[in-house]
Amino acid sequence: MPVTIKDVARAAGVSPSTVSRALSTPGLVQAATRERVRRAVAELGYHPNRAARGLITGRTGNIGLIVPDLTNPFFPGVVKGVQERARESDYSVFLADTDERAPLEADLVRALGKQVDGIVLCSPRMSEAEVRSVAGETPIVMLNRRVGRIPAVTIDNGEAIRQAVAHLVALGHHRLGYVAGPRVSWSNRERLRALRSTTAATGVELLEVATVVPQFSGGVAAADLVLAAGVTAVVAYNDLVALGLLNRFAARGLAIPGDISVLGFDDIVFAEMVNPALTTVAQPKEAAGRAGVELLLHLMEEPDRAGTARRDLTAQLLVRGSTGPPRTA
Amino acid sequence: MPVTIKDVARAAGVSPSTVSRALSTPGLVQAATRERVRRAVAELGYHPNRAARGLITGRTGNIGLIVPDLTNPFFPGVVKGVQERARESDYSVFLADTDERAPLEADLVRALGKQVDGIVLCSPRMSEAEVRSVAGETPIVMLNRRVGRIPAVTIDNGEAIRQAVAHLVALGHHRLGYVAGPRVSWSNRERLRALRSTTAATGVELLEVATVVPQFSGGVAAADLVLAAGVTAVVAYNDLVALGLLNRFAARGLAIPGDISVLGFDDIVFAEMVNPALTTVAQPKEAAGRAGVELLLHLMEEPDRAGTARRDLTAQLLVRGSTGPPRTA
DNA sequence: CAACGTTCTGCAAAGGATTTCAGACTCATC
DNA sequence: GATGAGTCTGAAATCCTTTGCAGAACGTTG
Repeated sequence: MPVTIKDVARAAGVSPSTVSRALSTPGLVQAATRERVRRAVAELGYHPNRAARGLITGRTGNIGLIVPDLTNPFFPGVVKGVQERARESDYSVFLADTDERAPLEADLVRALGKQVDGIVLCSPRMSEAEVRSVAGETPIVMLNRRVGRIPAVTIDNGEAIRQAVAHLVALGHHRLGYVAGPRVSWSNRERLRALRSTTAATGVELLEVATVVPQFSGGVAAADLVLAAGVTAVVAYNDLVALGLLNRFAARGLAIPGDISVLGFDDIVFAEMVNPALTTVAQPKEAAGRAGVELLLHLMEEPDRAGTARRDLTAQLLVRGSTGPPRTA
Repeated sequence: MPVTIKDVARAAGVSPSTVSRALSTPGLVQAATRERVRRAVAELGYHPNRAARGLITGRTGNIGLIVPDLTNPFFPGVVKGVQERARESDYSVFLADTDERAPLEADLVRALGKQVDGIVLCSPRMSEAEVRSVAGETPIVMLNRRVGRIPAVTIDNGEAIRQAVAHLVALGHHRLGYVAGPRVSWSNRERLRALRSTTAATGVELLEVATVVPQFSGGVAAADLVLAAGVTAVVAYNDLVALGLLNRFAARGLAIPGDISVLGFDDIVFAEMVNPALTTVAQPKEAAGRAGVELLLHLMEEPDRAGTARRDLTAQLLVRGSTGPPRTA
């Protein structure tokens, strides 16, 4: 029932080999023949059987994408970027969600590895040793993390953080709080580092108030600690945490930004849906996804030479309503 | 380099045929032999080559999932449900996002159709004719829509809406507004129908205030119309719209729920992150995803008999802070 | 006109698993 | 002890495409 290469060959009056070549190595077949084949293909609606092709070429035409939690609004943007870029190169995307269960990650990578030509591993929670191990088995590109010489796309928050601190200082803040994300998070470490150096350089005080799960509930939990710390502005690990802070602050009757300014990371869609809208460091999510696929494509083509491939994207501060001058200023 | 069925056969001292049977039809091979094969498989770390298997069985072991927009927080929940259930039956999931471009849907289904055994089509925007057409080519299960006898998972909002209206009436509301979603949306029509019949039965007034895009901006745009309509409570097509309403209401200085009560649909994660938290009709998103895969599995096994397969899940009203007695009550 | 070089096409093998069919073997029964 | 049924196993064909190799056709040149 399905139309095979033989059907096309018969219709075009050539051999299957020629059809195959006309499609994948057009240069090797005469223009006239090529055209006949093209017509037959179009007429019969032929599409090469992926399994058969994969069997002989050893490639699947698929890439895998692993994210920690799709309901975290940071990730859908990345997924979209990955999809788009993959489609442009005729790859399909297998998506897997680890549900934040770090121990599952490595297994998932290994399982997926057999069905794809390469994997984009997004914000992996597994240990460095595990990362190295799986990267040795399958072409892997990481997003939001660096381990050794494994190709990776990261987002450089340094400049954005300098802008953010400058913004807060300009508003008149002198004591900043930071509500940290998971200690194992590469992004968290980077952000903290940039904050430390920038505040030190600017001469403002930085209090590391708490370390929480990178979710709404984490922000809620940290809010009272932030208030007790007596800071006039607080930077949260990500927007979810920032929203949790805002929520609890509102519940305690504080005015934002009058009583306290709040600044997040990621620019998730909801950052501008709250009131006041959240000032945040926007991450180029789709661009990161696209870049990840690009690195992966290189890596799959030249597995040897691509070990050093890196891409560092720049984040951008978006000033909205949740930051303002402190009341005392 | 990769370990094939022959390697296992050699290690176990049997023929490839026996290995194949030991794995896929264990009943057909003697217990002792089966055990030897099992051991060899484990020892060599053998995994059947999917392409080779697919070539002969004609099946891929993959299913496709198409959603209109992954950044709409309704869908990630569905995706998770689909993934989970698929994994349980050893299927992998191809995800595609149409970016709300309706004309793209049919093409995407057809392209994906060749690489999967079946497709879960989530809230499709395409025409009925197109739906029927693609469903004739590939096993398809729809989510959130019904077309003819095509297997579908829907969510019955009727009972939840009765509860919602009863809730608002009990609070003392007599004039309700509805901010509608896209007219072509099956869910919108269902919700509107249920609202009409329920309000009629309860004797309260229903005003269909506006029809908007099912997004935050739609809610923002509709807010002033709602106020002008002079209702004391408003039901929104979905949570995004409801959040848009809340946002604009807050900007205009209204107290929620004192000045106006707001009720949404979906129970997206952010419904409980706003202040006050949004009263909403919770959709069993993951369950819907799971059910979709189950229907699809049936459909793929018995393409003939499954034409009537349907699943209707029940939604549930979650009362939170955005609904309360009207100020005049 | 013959020899040679190019360019294009076809044959056949290969890739790994499943499955039909037939053969081997065991066991029980007559 | 031979025949029959019943249970397991193996050989070989098959799925569809790609690709190395060899041959055919054509044009060019001596």
